[in-house]
Amino acid sequence: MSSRLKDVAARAGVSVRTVSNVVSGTASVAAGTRRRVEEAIEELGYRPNLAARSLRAGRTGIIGLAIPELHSPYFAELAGRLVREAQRRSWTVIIDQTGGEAEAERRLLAQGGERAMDGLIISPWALDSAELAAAAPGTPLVLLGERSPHGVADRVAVDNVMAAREATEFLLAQGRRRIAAIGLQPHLRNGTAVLRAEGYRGALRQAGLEPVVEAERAVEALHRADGARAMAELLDSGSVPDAVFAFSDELALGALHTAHTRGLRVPDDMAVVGFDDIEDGHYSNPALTTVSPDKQQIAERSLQCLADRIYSPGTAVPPQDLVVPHRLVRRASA
Amino acid sequence: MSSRLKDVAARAGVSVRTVSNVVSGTASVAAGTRRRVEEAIEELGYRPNLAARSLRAGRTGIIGLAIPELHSPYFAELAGRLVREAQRRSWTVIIDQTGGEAEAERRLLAQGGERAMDGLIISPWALDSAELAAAAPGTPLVLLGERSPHGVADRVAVDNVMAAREATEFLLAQGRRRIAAIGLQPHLRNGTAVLRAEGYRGALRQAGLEPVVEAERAVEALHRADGARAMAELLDSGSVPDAVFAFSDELALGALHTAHTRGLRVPDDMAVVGFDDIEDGHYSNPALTTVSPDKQQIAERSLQCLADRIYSPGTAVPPQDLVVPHRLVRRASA
DNA sequence: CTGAAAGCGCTAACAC
DNA sequence: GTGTTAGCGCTTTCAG
Repeated sequence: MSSRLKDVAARAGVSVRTVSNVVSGTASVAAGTRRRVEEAIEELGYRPNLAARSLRAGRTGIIGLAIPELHSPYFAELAGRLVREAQRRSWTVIIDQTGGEAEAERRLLAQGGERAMDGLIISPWALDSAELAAAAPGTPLVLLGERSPHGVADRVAVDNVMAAREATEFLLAQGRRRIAAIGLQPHLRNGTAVLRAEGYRGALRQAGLEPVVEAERAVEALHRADGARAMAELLDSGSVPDAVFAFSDELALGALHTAHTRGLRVPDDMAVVGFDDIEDGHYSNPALTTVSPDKQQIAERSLQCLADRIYSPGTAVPPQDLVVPHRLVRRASA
Repeated sequence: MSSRLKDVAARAGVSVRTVSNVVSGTASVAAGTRRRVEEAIEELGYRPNLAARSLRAGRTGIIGLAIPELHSPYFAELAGRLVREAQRRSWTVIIDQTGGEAEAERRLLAQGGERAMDGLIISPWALDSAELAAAAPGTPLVLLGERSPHGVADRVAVDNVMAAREATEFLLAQGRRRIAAIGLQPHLRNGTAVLRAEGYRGALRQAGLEPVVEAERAVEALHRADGARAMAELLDSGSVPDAVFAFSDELALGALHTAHTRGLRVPDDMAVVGFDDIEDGHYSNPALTTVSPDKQQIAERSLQCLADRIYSPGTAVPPQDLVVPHRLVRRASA
């Protein structure tokens, strides 16, 4: 069997208290004692038992992150930043890919309820707010990008309506008039697409243009293939737009591909604006103009929300609705 | 604060023992008592504390799975099966994407050492066997696909030499004589590519052909793009092969793409065989002939190895080297 | 600076 | 079929 604190103490000829101090570095220990303890730890190959520590502390030091898919560049980049920030706070992150499925989202919440995790960050696609809130009472929860009613959980997101409006206004300012939108997702609970469509339409109306249904293309998922398909539909529809606002960079890159294949010149014949500012967009041909959410702030503030609730469970702060900044990054595609 | 077993017991007017029995279903409980307890659980919103249960049981019920990348179809399919099999055994799986990096592989092993996980399944790309064995003594470890010296850990893999030999022999039997290989990875510790190259060369020699260096293409990673690039190099090299054995299906699909683009007809001008039998290969154009490792068996036997060591830690069975079956799936590409 | 001991929430051996 | 209780390995309060 493996060695415990008590074994190390016996070997070093000190009490468990002292060994614990050496391991955790909490209190100060005399140099000689410390050395003896460290030797004993080395010789016995002692490793602290995390389960015991969790039980004692009432915390596991683990937080759960539920995102639809890790292979999507936006979520991969965001997850990367969240993991790095979590490490700074000495938290371990368990990443759960939900595939946008309700069952997977529920599973993570259930584990949260069993205190397997100190907090959850979830990008909900399938579950509605009511179910989210009911599933893990007592476990700090941060929602990413979902339009949730107040009172459910902390929420961190950009102002999707405003961001979409700015992207569309940018295209209008360049004299574009037939601006299509790619990325509606009527089949999902996720309200992000709804908000971006709202901003897009608002900008058009303000410019005296009436949104037309044919210019708004729904997609199954937010991948390149969906964007490529949507663009093909637009081009085949007869009324070719002079600009496209895609609700994600992946969609935009797919659309760019189709435009290129069909012989359209971007941005001369058609301008393209995306959303997310993923790494690929820097290197695409042409480089992609896009709405850039401040991912670092999303990561930092999400963890700050969790930390506030984990370390001060008594303080009943009402759920916050944090809006992180975004900016329009102008590159060659528009 | 949340409720404990004791609170439920007080509310239902029974002892903690009885509540524990109801929750775990271990012993039989009188119907009336059970109902009262269940009501109390419901009213108090009781959820068992996993940390306490783990401490008591000496197990966490969590196993770690470290794979290089989840977005690679082969690993995604394998991970899917492993997760499903683990669920059947009431284990939770923590998936760690290592990106093939040593640091990430070490991190998971360290957590294993702290008993955060009952066992580890790792597909090692960066760490060598010595480091793997030293990092988490006492934690059951299963290695996937690595050529490890005996005595280190259980290993589960197909017979890579034999499988590669059969694939090459299949091409030879069709009269192909200029057979190229795509997928050498001299920069990685991972020995899989070495073994497949060995089988490939063995088959050639047995047919009286001497392997030529120019026909063996090294790749950075095992993705479609690498396969496409390698095929382009082959075609540009002057000596165009009449068959290609790719060490992964993704490489093969990339190669297929390049061949198609360059106007070569597959399988008429060139036959292509892959390795892995991923879903995409069923639907590629032409459908891909490939070596199909029995993924279900890899999953089942890996977990069986873990189970044996987790539930019978006393029995010091020497590390096993399990060879799972494979078969050549003949489709249109060869 | 160090020792003794309580207790985190749960399970199961030992009573009855 | 149910109650009582020791103890999993750790941290930390209380003494010294």
